[in-house]
Amino acid sequence: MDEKGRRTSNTLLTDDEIDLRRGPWTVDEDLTLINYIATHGEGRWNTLALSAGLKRTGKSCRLRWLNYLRPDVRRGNITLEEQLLILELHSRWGNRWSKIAQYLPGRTDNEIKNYWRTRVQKHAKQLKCDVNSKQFKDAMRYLWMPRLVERIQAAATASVTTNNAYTSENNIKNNQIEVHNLKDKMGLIEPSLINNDFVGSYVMQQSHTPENSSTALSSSDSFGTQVSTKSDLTDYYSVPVSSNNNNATPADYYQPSQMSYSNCFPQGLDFQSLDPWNLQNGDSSDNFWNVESMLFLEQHLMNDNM
DNA sequence: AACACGACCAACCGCCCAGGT
DNA sequence: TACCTGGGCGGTTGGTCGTGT
Repeated sequence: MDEKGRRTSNTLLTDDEIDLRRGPWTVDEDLTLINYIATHGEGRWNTLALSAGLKRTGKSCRLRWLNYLRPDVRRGNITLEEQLLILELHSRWGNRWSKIAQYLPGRTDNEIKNYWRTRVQKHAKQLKCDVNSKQFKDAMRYLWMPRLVERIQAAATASVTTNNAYTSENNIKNNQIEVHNLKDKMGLIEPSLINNDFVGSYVMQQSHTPENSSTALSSSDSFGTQVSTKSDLTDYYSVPVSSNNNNATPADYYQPSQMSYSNCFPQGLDFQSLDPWNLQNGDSSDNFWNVESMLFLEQHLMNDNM
């Protein structure tokens, strides 16, 4: 049954005849719906709408309840961990928003869908490649997702820094703990879905603490909407990736501009054009590459080509 | 201050499927 | 078995708000 009519016992009524309301819900409507469901429970939405005296379609009531009024709906920014989960699960299931939402407690399919469309697809558009293309998926999997893990770890490290209660050694330990915590969170997913490539590939040496990185503590868009400057990044990459400078190796002094990974991508992908942090707007705040992620990327893609 | 633009998100739309009759 | 209905899903739209000019 569509929105144009509602069939009762044996009469087809139009929207006009039953004066259906549309658009934003009022507080009174919300309270009516909440109270009715508290008393009678969910389900039979069309009947519910009529019985509750709401001049809404059953669909509208269901949507309002599931996406907004339900007590366990979680609101606020999508966290870094949630972003990582969304990217991973979408790479496996595609636009199965409700299925993805099952693994993000309190998040609705609508919210995840909105996140994907506003954040992820935006970047695909900026990169002038299709969001479903292999190139874009590779960029997500081998560039963005590892970076998200780094930021999750960095955020945890920063919180420790705030408490002024760590040493370099403890820092490394804390990062390891965070990785394990992340694995635990991934444990929400059936084990077969999280293979070694997923979490294992992100378990990189993350003992550094980019002190000038405001992104580490943010839970908002991790792809390039946050404010930073190129000079920040230059400074960032001019120091060893490892915070333990005594043990720094030449490989720790990674200089993004000196490396070309265009050959690593199959199908002649122009890597520069795919670099989400090399956009025309100059927003490169998400340029969090490190040596091991690059090596992993290279190795993985070479394996793909074998 | 006013306008334009983009980001975000709640809500709607239309299709599909499962279950009941 | 065909039809009807409710419910679920992914896609789309439009309003609101923040930001830049």
